[in-house]
Amino acid sequence: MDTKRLRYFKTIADEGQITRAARKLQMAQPPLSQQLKLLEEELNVQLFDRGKRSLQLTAAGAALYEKAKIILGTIEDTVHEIKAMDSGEMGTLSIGVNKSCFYYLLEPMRHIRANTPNVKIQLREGDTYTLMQAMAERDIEVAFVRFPLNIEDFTVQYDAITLPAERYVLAVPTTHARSIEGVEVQMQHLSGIPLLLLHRTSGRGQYERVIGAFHRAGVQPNIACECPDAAMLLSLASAGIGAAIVPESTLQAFPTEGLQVFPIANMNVKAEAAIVWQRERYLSGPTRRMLERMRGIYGG
Amino acid sequence: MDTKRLRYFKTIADEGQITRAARKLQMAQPPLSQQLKLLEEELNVQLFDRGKRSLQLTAAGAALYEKAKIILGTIEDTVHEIKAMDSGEMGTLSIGVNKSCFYYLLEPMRHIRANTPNVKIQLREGDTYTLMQAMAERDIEVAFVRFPLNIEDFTVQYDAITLPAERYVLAVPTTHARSIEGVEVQMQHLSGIPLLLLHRTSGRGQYERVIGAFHRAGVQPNIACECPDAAMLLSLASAGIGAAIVPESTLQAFPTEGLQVFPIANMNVKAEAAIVWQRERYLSGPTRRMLERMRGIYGG
DNA sequence: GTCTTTGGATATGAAAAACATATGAAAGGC
DNA sequence: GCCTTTCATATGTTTTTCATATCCAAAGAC
Repeated sequence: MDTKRLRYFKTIADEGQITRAARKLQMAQPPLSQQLKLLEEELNVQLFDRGKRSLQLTAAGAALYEKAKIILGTIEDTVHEIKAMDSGEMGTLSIGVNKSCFYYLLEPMRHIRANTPNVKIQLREGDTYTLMQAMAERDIEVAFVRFPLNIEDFTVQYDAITLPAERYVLAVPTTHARSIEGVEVQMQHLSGIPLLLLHRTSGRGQYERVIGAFHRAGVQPNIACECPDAAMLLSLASAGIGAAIVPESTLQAFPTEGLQVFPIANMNVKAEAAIVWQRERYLSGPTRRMLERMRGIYGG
Repeated sequence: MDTKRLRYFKTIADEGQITRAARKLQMAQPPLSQQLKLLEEELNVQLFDRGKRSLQLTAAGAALYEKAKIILGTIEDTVHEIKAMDSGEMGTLSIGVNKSCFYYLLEPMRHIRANTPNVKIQLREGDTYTLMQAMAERDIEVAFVRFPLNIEDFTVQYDAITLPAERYVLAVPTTHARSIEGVEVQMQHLSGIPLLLLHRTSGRGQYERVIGAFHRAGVQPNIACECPDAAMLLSLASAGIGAAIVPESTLQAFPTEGLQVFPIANMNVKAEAAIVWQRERYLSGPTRRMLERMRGIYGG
């Protein structure tokens, strides 16, 4: 049973006449008569009593009419839903995010909530490596991660929006802040302070780059703790365990009570981050919508 | 959105491949590719990620897939239901019946209940005239009524199955039965007995025919009560109000406690009944099924 | 590496379906 | 009685759908 025939049938039943239904359907009357006949033959059922002049639904016709309303309504709703999903007005946005990049996600999330309330956001947290794998397994569509990516699977091509490079800062427990003079801290000064860094396997390239900066400056870092989670890092710092080195934006996404922040004066690496996705993959409407917007903000 | 395209899409999603889906659909691969593309263009949505070799549902595609299962399932169920209705396996049987004909309905109703439990029976009671009108208004499809019909609307043609003509009998209250000698009662004897007859406007022609028989026999009937309802008539009789003249079969459909029945020896009219329906009307499956069966029993 | 296999897209022509125009029959309004 | 309305049928045209042939890319065999 075809949708078209069903729609024809319903219109005829609604109008009570083939001629009027044909007008409504913007077609001539004979083909409509023909299509009705074909539907009846297909179902092997008479749907209308051909009275003298007006048509009258038979029992079977009345039953089909009720069903037709449901079926056609469902189809229409479905088309709307699919189109809405694709336009980004509804659907699900599955994002992977690294806690150290969390700040960059705050604004787009607020925007999505405010403008497209029917869009659900699925968040997944993890380090760069985990998120890239999750993306390969299609658990997430895009990821907010730190560079470099250290991708292993080169069969897949990636697209990215680069987020602004930012300096690393030192988050020092307020109780220990007196030992630092001025508004900046010199790298040389850091050797005396127990440091909290992102875990080697979490940040991947990031860790090596920070350590590299220390070496280039001829400073031996005093690493108190490597931690896989940026929020945890700050929590440890405010607890007085040590001073955390984190990208500046990270401090804007998490509570900084008990912390005092100092730019690191002569540190010559910057933290880089990006929004990354698989190039060949067809992204959901909400995702595409968000990416377009982010591209507008940060440039392609 | 067309049913055919939706079915194609679902098969592709099920099989995960266009080629395999085409085999299952008994068609060549190129047109299937084409139809999928047309569906995507129609919805303005990409439904599959065209990976290197395998297809992968997009978010929109996955949503459509879920809906497609529902829609196609509903359509299939509907087709089955309509066909079942028409074959008489389910649906509704709306019958009008005159109480005096009720006996003839008992067996077909038992048969329908036993063999097609999904068929619902809508009963409507009334005199011949009322039922014929109800039929014209499509409240009922067929009627079990007494002849003659006295139809006023001659623009509609009727078909009928004639039920066996039967004699009238006299139902006498047991308390008064002594006055009758033998197993039969003579018409001449009836003038002394208060009679209960079907109402003039209910039985229509019937009433006149019974009265006519009295006149031909030269007997003046002593009519105690005209009543529109056969069951009521018998109830009155068993209450001792008088002796009821009813078609023989009526006594088999209603309780006869307190009644003794006598054939009326020389009454030369018979009660006639029929199952009647509008010729041009397309009857529901259950109705047609019943009529076929009745025709087999009583002849066409 | 080359060769084979497998799966998808495109091009083109043929078959089938859907449609419009013209026309006829039956029923209701005047 | 005549005109209008409405459904049905007949016939030809347009559109849609399909199959065949071919190409391309990727994956597996060797």
